[in-house]
This record gives sequence, structure tokens and C-alpha cells, in this order.
Amino acid sequence: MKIATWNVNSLRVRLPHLLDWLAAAQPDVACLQETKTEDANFPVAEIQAAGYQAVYCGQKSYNGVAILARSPLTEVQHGIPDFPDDPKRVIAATVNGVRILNLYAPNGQEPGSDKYAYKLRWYQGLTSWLRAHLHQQPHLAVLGDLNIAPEPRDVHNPKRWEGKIHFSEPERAAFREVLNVGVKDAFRLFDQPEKQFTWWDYRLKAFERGWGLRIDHILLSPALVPKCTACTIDLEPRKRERPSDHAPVVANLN
DNA sequence: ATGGCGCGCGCAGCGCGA
Repeated sequence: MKIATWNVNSLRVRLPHLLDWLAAAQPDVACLQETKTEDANFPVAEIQAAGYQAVYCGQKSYNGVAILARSPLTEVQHGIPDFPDDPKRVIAATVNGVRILNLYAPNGQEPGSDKYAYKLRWYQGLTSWLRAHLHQQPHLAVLGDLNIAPEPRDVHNPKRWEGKIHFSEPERAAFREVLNVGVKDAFRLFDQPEKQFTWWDYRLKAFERGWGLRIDHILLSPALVPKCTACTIDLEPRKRERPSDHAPVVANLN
């Protein structure tokens, strides 16, 4: 089973890219973030024609998540239980016995801001939920735009980014707390080339210059780790005209 | 690297993302 995550930055604008990418990459499960689409406008027909079922929760302009799958999606859950928040950042479902958590973590704006405090609170809520959920669902995969670069090697210029949003120490600590629940970063299960990123600023030709961050992740529970045979970043969609600023991350599970 | 981009909304220019 191939599972993937991609922040599409508007599903409406990126639908042609998404359909081409589904055909090329052939994921069995695709978690999307920043759909920016109300449920009534979700492109169900196009997604079905591509061979996928979908569950989704979105809103106008901001946020929005969806899970696409070639097999039935069951036990669909919205939001983080016990975290009073409704900006359409979390959707979960079970596919082929694997519990899929699709997350769009808050951006955080900048350290010290209200949005930053909210991001850290959101991560506390996430960690508590994960701890409980992992006990109930041992075959658990967490995918999404987690908006944190966990280590210096996940940032093109760690000195430049130290203390900045996505790479501040409290954020990295929050990410470590997630890992401490018992999940592993699928990308780091394997030897990887240097300078592997999933997001590049639209400005200043950041993609061409390799100025990126690795902030989109796939985390696997202990039961899934031995089943994982590969985890890669797919740069092809980012090379297109009018791309999303994020690249998809893909993991193969036996 | 930091003004510089791209999105939605809605019809001008702003809020937001990362």
C-alpha cells in the first residue's frame, strides 16, 4: 500500500495537477491539506473518475483536509477529540486496516504571536490524542503538513532559520513530543540524500535555489515501521506551471 | 533569501500562508 501526503494550496486551482499526480504516482491513500474548499464544492466526480473515494472537511478560503483512497474509508473522524477547535485541520479514517490521520498543523505566524501559542496548544492536544489513539489503533499512520522542520538537516540554512517559525526550539520540542508517543518519521527510516525538502517559498526562485524546508511528514506506529520499504519526496508537481508550494511525500507499506 | 509569490475574496487591496 502506497500512502501519501500533499498540501495542494487550493484544490480548485490544483485539481489538474492532482489528477495527473494520482495517475503518475498511483497512491492507494492520498492525504490532502489546504483544500480551501467547502464540502458542497468538493470535486467528487473528478476524484471518483480517477478511481478514488474521498472523505473531506473543508471551509471557504482557509484550511481544509481530505483523504482519497482506492478502498473504502471507514470510521471517519473530524477534528481532535477534546480539543475545542473547528478550523478543518484534521480528518481520520481507516483504510485496509490502517488508521490514517491527516493533519494540517497551524502555521504559527511567528514566535510570540497568538497564532504561535495556538500552534503549541494544538500540538499538545494532538499529542494527547495520539497517545490514546495509538493504543486503540496499533496500525497507525500520521500524515500531513505538520509545519515544523524537526532537525537542522531539514532546513536549507539552519543558522538563518534558527528561532524562526517552523524551526524554533519550542516547535521542535513539540515535534519530539509527538515522536515520543511512539511513532517514527518514515523519511528518516532510510538513507536520504542531503537537502531534501517539501516546501519552498514562491518568491525569489526558492525552489530553483534549493531554499526549502522539510515540514510535511509521514509518521508510522511501531507496527507499521517494519512494513515500510521506502519514503520519498516527489518533486515533479513542484516543477510544473502554477505549482503548489509543497511537494508530496510518499511511503510504501508492505 | 526576505518587497519581490500565490491563494481566496471579490473587484481593490488585504489577510494569510511558510
